[in-house]
Amino acid sequence: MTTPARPRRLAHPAREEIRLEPVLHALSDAVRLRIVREMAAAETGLSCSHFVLPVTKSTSTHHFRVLREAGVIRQDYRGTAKLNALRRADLDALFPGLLDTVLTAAEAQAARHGDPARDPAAGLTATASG
Amino acid sequence: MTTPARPRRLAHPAREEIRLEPVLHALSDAVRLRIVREMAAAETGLSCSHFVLPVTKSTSTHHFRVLREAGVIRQDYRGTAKLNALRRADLDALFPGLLDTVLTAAEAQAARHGDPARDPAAGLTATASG
DNA sequence: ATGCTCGTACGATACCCATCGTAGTACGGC
DNA sequence: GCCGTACTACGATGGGTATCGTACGAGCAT
Repeated sequence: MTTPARPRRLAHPAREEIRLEPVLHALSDAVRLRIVREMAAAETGLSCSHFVLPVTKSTSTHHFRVLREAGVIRQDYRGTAKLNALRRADLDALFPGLLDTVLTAAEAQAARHGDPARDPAAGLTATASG
Repeated sequence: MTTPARPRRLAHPAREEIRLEPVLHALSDAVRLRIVREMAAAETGLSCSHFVLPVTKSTSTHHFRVLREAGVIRQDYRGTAKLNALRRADLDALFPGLLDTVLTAAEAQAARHGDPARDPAAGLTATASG
């Protein structure tokens, strides 16, 4: 009983508590934008380990937490894994069109500059290799 | 001739050099978002001193520089003053709809939470008082 | 229970950034 | 030339943050 049985439930801001500035800040990081882009493409809950990011696991946890605390994603435990999903309904209700324009802008920029993360299906996901 | 006659011209990123992440980062600060909102409402060049911000002049200079270096605004000297204007055409060309959705989201949030900067025409501008 | 995998927590570090005060430069008016 | 206004540059500072390594907790399979 070193830990008093944590609720194993993560804290999320309610819809009304989501603020624009933290959302924009969360999206202003390249790694997090990459995560969000792939999550939008998947449209289903993805485990953290699904993403192959150029950072360690510790840093990944940090980025996911920033996204969650800003209200961009929702994280739920599913057994040993953790499912991540975009909070599309909440974001669209609060800031109509914002998520879509940012995603479109990100893909347009990736196409222009030939980012490695241009195609979310290649090189970014683990593609069930493990 | 302590200084070798500076060009008195400020460095701006070219349209193709504008990146999404710095733009989002520039917009993720409350003070800068406030500046951008008023600039969008004015649609004409505004001097720095036009804005009444809750920070000192030094900090204002910093914020304007962040906006300029991100490619969000254009700054040109006009005599002793400096005119600031949104780079609407460039932003719309690169990231269609992004600026508008962010501005709309900012105003929606201001209306919801009753921000003091809700009405850009009241309390935010100097209204030619000086 | 043992071990494996997934993810977290904590500490450390280095960097960025928002803020300020002070001093200084550029331009325009007297 | 001199002064005032507008803005900048520089230095300092405190807080945030992106990063890592290591150690640990939770769940699943055997």
